[in-house]
Formats: sequence, structure tokens, C-alpha cells
Amino acid sequence: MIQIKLHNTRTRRREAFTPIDPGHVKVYVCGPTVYDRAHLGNARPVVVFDVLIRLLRARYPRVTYVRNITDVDDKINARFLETGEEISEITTRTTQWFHDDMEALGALPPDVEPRATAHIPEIIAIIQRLIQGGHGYEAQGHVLFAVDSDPDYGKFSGRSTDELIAGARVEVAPYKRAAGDFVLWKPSPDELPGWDSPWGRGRPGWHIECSAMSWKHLGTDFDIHGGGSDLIFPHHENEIAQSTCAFPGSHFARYWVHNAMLLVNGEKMSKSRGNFLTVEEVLHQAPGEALRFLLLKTHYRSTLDFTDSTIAEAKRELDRFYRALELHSAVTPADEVPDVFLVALADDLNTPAAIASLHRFADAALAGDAKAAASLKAAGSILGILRQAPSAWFSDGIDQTTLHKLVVARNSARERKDYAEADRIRSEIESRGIVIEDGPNNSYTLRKR
RNA sequence: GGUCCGGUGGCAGAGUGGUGAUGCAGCGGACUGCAAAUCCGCGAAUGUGGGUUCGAUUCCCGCCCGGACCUCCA
Repeated sequence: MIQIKLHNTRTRRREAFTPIDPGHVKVYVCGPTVYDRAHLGNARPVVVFDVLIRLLRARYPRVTYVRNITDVDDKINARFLETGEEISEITTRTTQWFHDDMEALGALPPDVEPRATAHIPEIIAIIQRLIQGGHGYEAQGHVLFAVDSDPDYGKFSGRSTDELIAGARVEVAPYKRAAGDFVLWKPSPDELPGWDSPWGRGRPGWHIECSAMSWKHLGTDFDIHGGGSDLIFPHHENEIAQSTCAFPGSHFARYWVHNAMLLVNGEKMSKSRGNFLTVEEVLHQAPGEALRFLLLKTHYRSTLDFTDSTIAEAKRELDRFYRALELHSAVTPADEVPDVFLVALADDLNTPAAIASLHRFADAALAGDAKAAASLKAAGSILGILRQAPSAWFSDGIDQTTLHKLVVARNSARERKDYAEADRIRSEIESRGIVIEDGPNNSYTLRKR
């Protein structure tokens, strides 16, 4: 029985993971705001937490994974005001894009995918609790959270409220009692999405949504809360303040897991730098599985640099794994995922070390060990890779009938030892992005370059 | 300015107070008509200056460099 260890942002240390209820592990991860195509940075937490969920499911009998959709937000409104497209169309279409992209990355859907707009009653209920408890106040149609009312505010992200005020780079709204107070509810004009509330027509602030949705679907106390490290402050700090103040005595999430940021060619992605890469764009240059594997080749708490060469390398490594599986295409996956792999993965999701063990299995499989091939496949399934048939991996999208004529012509050239012609045909095949590998007796294998 | 993280071979990327994983690339060899794939083998690294220690890449301090957060952000 392996012991899973996780780096807990709350304590800044690696801790043994002990669920509140070993019979039912509960996980919440912050999902996307649906206003545009998912970018590579969005993909990292999805893949990282997908592996964590697969690991938890291998270890515990029941795991509930909740990942929200934020479908009411300034950016969505801005898109509407800019293009005139209906809000619901924007959010529905963008959500579908997100689902398509994440499926291409081999990420399992969460058990519950709550939308913020479907949880307005819960949001209002929490805000009312906060007001009643002296943690929220109304001002000019807004409801704000009073950070001074929570002695623990700032502890999670390691900041004092003094620092927050001193470091504030944003002009403080005049209706705030303290500079660090943040919005729970704000007024919304008629042309923008809004809901009736005790404070007039308005819409929820961003942070309160996650407090409401995690409460609704996981309760006031649950095991793991995940997200990108850029959410530690203010988003997660605020979630903790809201949830623990609304439900005195509760602890909200026990373990906080944050993935590090992703760079493109050494730089943070941003539209102004022109290096903003969407998942869809990358899927044009490499299979989703290669992108997934690339995301797992770096430990989740380290900055990851995406480049053309790292994605190409990820694909080459998978090629070798699939060759090893191809050699034993008849084997069924082992029921048991090898311990050496699980131990590495359980150690704060050390995917690079776990992948190193995959290479050992591949070595053995290529040397003829069928059991190693089964282990490779079983371990791969925890990482969410190596799930397709090797033939599909190598030849997906290749028009076999068109190529067959070329291959036959090349083989006959080889038989009459006209190697110049044989090489010419090989170049022609390769010009289509296909590599041909000769086997014995004129057999051959085609694979994508 | 404040808070925090990191600097490992050509590149990517783990771990560790006591011979520095793994992969990609490169080089030599086997195999091949030639390749590809596979196999065998090879070279190659802990930013810098101190400290603690029998011993530091690992712990502590300074410095240099890079990055993140403090504002919407995965």
C-alpha cells in the first residue's frame, strides 16, 4: 500500500497525504474562464491534476473530482461588448473548445463540472452568511469582504495586510473600507448578465464562485484543492477567507497543490509578446499525446519551457515506447502497476522519475520481455499515455492505399537492385511526412515523422 | 520596493551529506544495398565566493544571473 506524498502550499512542505475519509477522496481544481481558446498554460494544470486523479483512483476506492467552469466574468463581458455575440453563445462554444482540447490531451472529464451561473443561489447564501458574521459589507451596490475581519487573512500566501496595501499597484476604489477588501458581489448594468439579489441586480465576484461551488459539491471540508501557482494570491487566499469565515470551524481544503507556470521559448506567454500558443495550435504540429507527455516530463512544481525541440523530443520518446509495445501487441496490460513506478509517482507526483522507470520497461520489452511490455502499458495508463494501439500511433492519418503502390514499386526496384530508384521512391514517401522502415522479406513499417 | 522560487553534461530534466538518474542529440561499432529501427560501447554537468562537516551538488551566509507573485491570469 503506497503512501502518497504531496507538497502542501499551506505548509510549504511535502506531507503524507491522509484523506479525511479514506473511502471517499474529494478534490477541487480551478477550471477555466470560458472566453477564448485554451492556451498551453491552461493545459498544464488539467494534465497534472488528471494524473493526480488517476493515481488517487488507483489507491482509493472512490474519488470525486470537481473542476469548475467560470462563465460569468469581465473578460466574457468584454468579448460580448467587442463582438456583439451573445454571452451564452460565447461561453457554450468556448466550453466546447475546452472539452475538445482536453480530450485531445487524454484528460478524463471531472466527475462534476459546475458552472458559476448555475450556482447563484449558493453564492448569495454564502455572501449572506458572511454579512451576518461581520465579514462582508455593502457599499454602493457592491458587497465586499472585509479582510480586517479575518485574523488569518494573508497567512496562506504569506503576506501581511500592510504589505498588500503598500504593494497595491491598483487604485483603491473609494467605497472600500480597506485597500485589501475584495468584491463578493457587484452591480451589473441591464445589457450585461446579472441576477436579482438582496443588493440589487448584479453578478458575483470571481473568488466567491469557487467557494460556492466547492461547498455545494464537496462540502465545507475536503481533501485537495488545486490550481496554478499564480492563483495563490489573491484567488486562493480569498477563497480560504470566504469559506472559513462563512462556515466557522471548517478548514476548507486540507492540501493545496499548485503547478508552476509554463514558458514558451523561455518567455511567459502573452499576447503582446506574440508568443501566445493555444492548445489547438500545438495539436497541428504534434499529437495531443506528445503534448501531454511533454507536460509530464517536467515536475509539476518546476517552470516548464515549451519549445519546438522539446515537443519533438517528447514525440520521439513516445515513438520508442510504442515500438516496445508493438513488439508485444498481443499482451494484455498487467493488472498491477509496477511499484517502482508508483513509488516515484506517489512521491509528490515525481513524473520525471516515474518516466525514467518507463524507459527501463521499454528496454526490457524491446529485448523480448512481454511482461515488461505489460508493465509499460499499465504504468502508462496512470500517466494517461500509451493508450492507443501502436499501429494507430504510427500510422494514424496515413493513407495506406496510396502509399502501398509506392512501397510495391520500391520493393521491386530493390529486388532488381536498382537502389537509385528505390531511394528516389523512399524520398517521395518521406516527402509526405512518412518514414519507411524495412524489415525482412520485403516487409515494412510506415510511421509518421 | 515587498514576498517567493530556481540556477545540474550540447539540450531537456530528476535525485542525493559520501563513486551525479533518465531522455534527446553527438561519437564509435554490430545489423542494413544504403537507411531507419534495434543492440553494444564512449565522451560530457552540479553559477560564484565563503562557512559548517572527516566529507557538500545537497545544509547556512554573501554575490551574480534568471523567473514568478504583489493587478486579470493556469
